[in-house]
Amino acid sequence: MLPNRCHILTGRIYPNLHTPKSSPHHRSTHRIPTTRLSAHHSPCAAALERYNLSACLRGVPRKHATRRGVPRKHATRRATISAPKGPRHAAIAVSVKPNSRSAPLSAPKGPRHVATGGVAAQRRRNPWKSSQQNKRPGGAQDAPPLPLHPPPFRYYNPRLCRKPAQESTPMPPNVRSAAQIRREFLDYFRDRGHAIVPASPVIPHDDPTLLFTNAGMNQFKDVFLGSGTRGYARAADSQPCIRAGGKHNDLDDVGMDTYHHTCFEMLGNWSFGDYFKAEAIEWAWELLTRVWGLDPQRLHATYFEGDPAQGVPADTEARDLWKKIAGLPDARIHPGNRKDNFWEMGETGPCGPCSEIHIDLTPDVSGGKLVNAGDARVMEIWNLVFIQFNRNPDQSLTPLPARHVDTGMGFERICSVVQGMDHGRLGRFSNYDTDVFSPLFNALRDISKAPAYAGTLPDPAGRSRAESPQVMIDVAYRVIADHIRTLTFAIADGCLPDKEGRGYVLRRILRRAVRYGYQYLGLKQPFLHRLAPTVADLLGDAFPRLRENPQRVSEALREEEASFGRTLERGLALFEEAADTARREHHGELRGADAFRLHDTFGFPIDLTQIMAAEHGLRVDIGEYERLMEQARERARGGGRSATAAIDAPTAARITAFGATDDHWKFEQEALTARIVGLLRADGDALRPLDGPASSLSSGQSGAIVLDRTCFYGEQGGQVGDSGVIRSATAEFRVERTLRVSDSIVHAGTLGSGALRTGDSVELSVSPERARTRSNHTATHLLNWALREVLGEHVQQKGSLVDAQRTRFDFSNPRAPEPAELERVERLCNEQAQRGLVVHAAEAPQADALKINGLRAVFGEKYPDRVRVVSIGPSVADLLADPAKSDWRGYSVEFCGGTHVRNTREIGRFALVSEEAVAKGVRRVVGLTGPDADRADAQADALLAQADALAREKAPEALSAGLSALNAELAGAMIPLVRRAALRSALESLQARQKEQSRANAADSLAIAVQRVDELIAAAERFGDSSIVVGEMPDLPAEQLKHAADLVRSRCGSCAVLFGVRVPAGEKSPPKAIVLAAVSDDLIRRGVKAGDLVKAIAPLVDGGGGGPPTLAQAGGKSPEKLDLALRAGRDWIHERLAK
RNA sequence: GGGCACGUAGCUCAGUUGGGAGAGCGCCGCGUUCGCAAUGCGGAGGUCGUGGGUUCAACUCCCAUCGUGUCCA
Repeated sequence: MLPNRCHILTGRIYPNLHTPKSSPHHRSTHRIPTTRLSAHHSPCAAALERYNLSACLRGVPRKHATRRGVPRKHATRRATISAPKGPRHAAIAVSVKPNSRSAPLSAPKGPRHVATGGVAAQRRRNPWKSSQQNKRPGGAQDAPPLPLHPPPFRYYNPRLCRKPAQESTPMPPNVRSAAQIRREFLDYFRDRGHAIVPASPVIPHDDPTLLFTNAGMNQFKDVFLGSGTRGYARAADSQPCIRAGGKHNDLDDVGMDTYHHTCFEMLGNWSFGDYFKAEAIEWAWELLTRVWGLDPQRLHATYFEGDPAQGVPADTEARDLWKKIAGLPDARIHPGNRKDNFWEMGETGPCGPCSEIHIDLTPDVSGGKLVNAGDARVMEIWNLVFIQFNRNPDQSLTPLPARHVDTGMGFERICSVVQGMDHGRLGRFSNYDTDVFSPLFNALRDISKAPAYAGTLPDPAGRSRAESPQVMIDVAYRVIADHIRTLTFAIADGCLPDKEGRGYVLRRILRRAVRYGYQYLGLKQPFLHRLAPTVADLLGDAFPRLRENPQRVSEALREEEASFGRTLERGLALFEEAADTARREHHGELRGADAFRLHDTFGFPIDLTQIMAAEHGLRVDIGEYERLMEQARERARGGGRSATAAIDAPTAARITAFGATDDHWKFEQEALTARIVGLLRADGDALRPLDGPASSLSSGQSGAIVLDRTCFYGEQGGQVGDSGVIRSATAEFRVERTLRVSDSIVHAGTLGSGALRTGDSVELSVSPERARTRSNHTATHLLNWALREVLGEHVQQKGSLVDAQRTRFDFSNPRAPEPAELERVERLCNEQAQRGLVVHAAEAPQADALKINGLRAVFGEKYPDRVRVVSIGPSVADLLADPAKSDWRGYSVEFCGGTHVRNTREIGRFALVSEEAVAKGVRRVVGLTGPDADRADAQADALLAQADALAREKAPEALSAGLSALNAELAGAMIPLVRRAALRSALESLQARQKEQSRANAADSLAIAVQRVDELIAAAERFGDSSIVVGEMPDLPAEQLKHAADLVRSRCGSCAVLFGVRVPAGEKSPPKAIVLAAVSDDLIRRGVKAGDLVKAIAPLVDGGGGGPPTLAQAGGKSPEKLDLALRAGRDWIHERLAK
């Protein structure tokens, strides 16, 4: 791990005048690292010389030298810099290492460590590895004996120069491109009567059971299930699939080998009740052997061997067809078990045997034994599924009347086979060697300037072992190329990185990619968004939707990268520390607490931490991590509990049993007559039902009432429940909260007087606060509409809270809105309010209402079949009559069950008073309406007036005090955001003035101090060559006193200084004494230490103090004894000097 | 709603038993140079987010608050 504090030899970067003009370096990089070292740092120089680097020592500037007791002329030779973290880190890094990712030149603290500077430097080159792992033969630790003089400069080392970026090798003319292979597949099946269908999105928006589209057949699921039909019986396509998270999770393997991907294309052809096994086999065989020309000798087929226990026969039909059609000998037709060769969609439903085609890539075609053995040399290329049964709930199978074919062939694999063959490198040509990936590698290399992809692989046996730099670079290439494909497809299909569900998978994928780039390719700035266009170029012809909005994809990536980048560095530092601890104290196991903290505070997904740990040869204590995670969840739940009503399940059941409350009155009426159907009493925080028909609530008791009907609004949809009063002839019940328990409305509160019993008839009266709530709720709708108007379509409601005081609205937005944007939002809301729009509300069938252009519904919310539509402006009938009309976007239309004003004019003024982040990608704004907004304005006026008054204030103390007060007031004030900015700038100019004043004051007091110092020096006592300067100083800030003491030291050379100050009583503070001592170095060596001095005399003024030998300070509460103390101090100095 | 991390010079960041606010880059001036780059010397720039408290003494410890990030609900 990096030492917190170390000596660093910072390389200054020189342009290299000695580089030949022809060198690729000359143009592309004018940065050649050079190091110049002073002779006594030559150990380090020797180490650096290995890299033909030189560096220039930057050191302590001389101006600070004397202070630290360093003779001025030696000052520059010791540089103390803390381990840098920022971009500077990166800037220096470039200088160090041929393929360098990071790391400044550094040596641990202390001169004797300088000799190991080379080790440190080398180690820092890859801060991801422990020093052990980073050592390599012939490393700097074995540096030769040191030369007496610095080695001659060498500006440039050919070994370190990168070769010019190579143009991607053009494909030999006889090699088929990926695009061609895809086209040939589709053409082949088009010629055989297949409809070529567009691929479905990789995000299955309408299938919540599926995280991502993970097979070509996903879009035909309904056909196989019999619930859907298509206008064709044969189809073929190429379907991008994502396998990450969920059942098929290849995420962890990506990059480690050449064939796992989170994103791949699946070529497929289908028969829906049309052709069956014979055609499927024939065409597959023909395409592979005739069209693509694969060697038939290398192809093997498998068929289902049967499972008597499950009552499934062997698929001898397929076996015989392989013999007949392909002429395969028995030796190359292999029976397979249920796992490999029987396909089922789910627990029940369509299923059937499948038959796979494998290719033997061994050089001598000897791989027959390796079919289905998990050996990369013999791999499956095509799976033909024959859907002919239905699995019934009792596990029995019934033959299907319509039999289907579903095939899938991995596009990247077949490309590697075909292109490998064309290149004459069959079996040695991986998925990543194809032109599916090579353009991405080239783009990545252009961006990163990293060494080229070399195709090396980590040792499969030792996943938890540190690998060589090139291996990790290659892993990074593969991971990034794979992940950017996934991310581009997913984002283009409308899924954004997020904190849950699919979005969270994407976020994890992105963070993995970023981290690999950061650590192994030196990509410290967002880079993925620059790769997205390459993906679109590569695949846009086959998947046009990648071309639809490439800016949006890039922008989403960039935002997400940038936000992760901010925490990445801090997180990496913490990880380093944790890894160190793990090695030292926990037998190579990273503490769960550290893993949790990385996740919790820095947003490092656990799988990322695990990978990083593995790279360090460490494990993660996952059990403890889970435990802590659970604890955190527990805590968070506990925190939220008080906000929700404590109604447990049994109580809720009882409430429901009282029957549904008819509450349609809530929209129109504030008063109503009703009958009590149930009572509950409060039991601590919880509500408990009162039993029996004779149950009653008595005076002073808290509880709740359930009525047959009500005009109270039960808390729902972000709007708080109403408060108010329920009266009977004899009793009065104050309703504090109104809750909703399924269809029952629960009026919770306290009985003020009398008694209530079930069956009583009561009068309801809703608190007039309701009007404010209505106003705020309508304003919320306007706000929701205006935010989308101003910020864009991506604004989604993420929650809201409307009560009588304010409207609080959470919405998705990647960054904080600009002040100008907020101002526009506020203005739009006010304009709509002033237009006096009528607020319409009506129920409508959900399906019809959803068609309304510009309608807002909360994403993920479940709405009933009939929904209440609240429209501000046009009537709901008009909306439904012509739902697609573009005008509707100019109005707020929402699904909403809440209460609203009749006309927007009732809202009055609307003001946004705050804007903040509440979670990643979610902002929260708070707005006020009507009188509350006016009050906010008034408060802003008042504060501005105060600021004006302060601006005229002349007295420095008053200005400073007033400024503090105003600042504090502004922080807590609820005033319109727009005006807050104005206030801030007013305060800033005041602050600037105050600064000016205090600077003037400081200059004044320094002048006073200087004068007094002159007097004291004149009166100083001589003791040998030394002066003893003792005396009282005027009441100056402590800082000025210290400067004064310094002044004495610089004037007198060898001296001991002792100042005393009487501080008069302040407003709140009693009078006090200060003593301050300063001693020159030579006298310190003679035992006169400032700290000791003030410690000795502080008790004399009834105080205490201390400090370092050069300068110390003490205080006491008896200024009248100061003379005594100064005399004692003088004696003390004499005593010491006399020794 | 509940946690955690961060806030120090224009920028990026150091600053541990509490004892004179620092570095790099950038900026300004002077020197070296035909000039540029580079380099040497000097300089300006800080209410240590804000407000309270503890202390002789607070960037440092405590409390509150604001801002940013992040996780959970």
